[in-house]
Amino acid sequence: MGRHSCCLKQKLRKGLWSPEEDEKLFNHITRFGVGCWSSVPKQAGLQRCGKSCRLRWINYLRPDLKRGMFSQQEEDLIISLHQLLGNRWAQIAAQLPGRTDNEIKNFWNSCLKKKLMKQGIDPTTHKPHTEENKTTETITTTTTTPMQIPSVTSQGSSFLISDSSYYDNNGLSLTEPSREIFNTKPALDMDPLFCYDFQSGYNLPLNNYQSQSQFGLNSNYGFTSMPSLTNSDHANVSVTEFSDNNSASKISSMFMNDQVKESNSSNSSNMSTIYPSQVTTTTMMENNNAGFSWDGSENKLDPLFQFQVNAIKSEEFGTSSWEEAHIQTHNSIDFSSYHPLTSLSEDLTEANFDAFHHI
DNA sequence: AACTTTATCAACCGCCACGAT
DNA sequence: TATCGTGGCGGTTGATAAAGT
Repeated sequence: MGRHSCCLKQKLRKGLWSPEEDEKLFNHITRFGVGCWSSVPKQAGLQRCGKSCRLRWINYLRPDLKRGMFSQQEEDLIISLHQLLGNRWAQIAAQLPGRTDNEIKNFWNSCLKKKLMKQGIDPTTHKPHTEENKTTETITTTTTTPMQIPSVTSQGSSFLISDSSYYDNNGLSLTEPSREIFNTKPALDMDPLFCYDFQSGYNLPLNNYQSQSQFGLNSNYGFTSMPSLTNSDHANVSVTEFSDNNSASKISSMFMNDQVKESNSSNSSNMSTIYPSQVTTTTMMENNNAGFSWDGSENKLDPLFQFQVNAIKSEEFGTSSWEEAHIQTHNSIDFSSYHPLTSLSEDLTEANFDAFHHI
């Protein structure tokens, strides 16, 4: 019990990852995808256990990770979700595109918890921390504090579409074909607790909207859960690199394979689409900048990636369906190969919605 | 400037669930 | 059915940076 067999092997490195290790892992995953984590270290030439590789990929190397501070909106969402779900960080993270459970957990423990306590709210119960509450738990409080969320009411498997600009009476998309797929998913596949906010790009707790009587009034709320992407029907996504003047200078070319370099060097335009073994990389940077950067001063990798989802490609190509978008972008990196990464798949689906929002 | 305390966060640990055998 | 290997999750630790004295 306890330690995995892979961790019992000798000579396995522990602790912080070096840039070289990151490079090896990143290259391996982008080329071959994720199959069996336990075999990754050997194949990638790493002295790490598979579990460690998985964690490093999920929490740090994954191209779709969002960086930087949590926004106020994210903060509020985490608090709401925590009230609903408790310490189920993975589930909470699934509602915040680009954020990892570890990141959210750290943020909660180091920041939000204290913030709530300062406001007199018990971070566990999310109820005001008053003497009254300590003595009489039976009182059903409707007291609202800035962070207070009304209690959850069960909604079963309701499937709510309220964005009238996109859906007809049958709840089918009028203007955006990709959304039809979401609508035609059985309601049982949907997460009844959340609805998707097209404005923010987040899945938000349903009770928030109910309590605020926003359904039907605000056209930003579309639905709710994503099509569950299985191994075989994951959205293909491309990786778009971008940079500003500052970050470009920090970019290392260490993750650039020969194909990328060759392709990039032959294309002097600002936007070029290149096709390494499995990756479609659209670069907006100068020629030898690819992958992500290693910021030596901060000892941190700074992924300069952003997913360019097929929905966008579909728009570019003038295709009319999700499936066509898949076909037309078959050269792009297929993250379906990362099938163990359920959170990633969820992130991707949300990234798709985010893309819809920006179209 | 030196030392201590506090905050942050990457990574590890231990456990559980699940599928394969 | 039992065992094993693996992925996944939440709790915790430890290194480092930042702030305070």
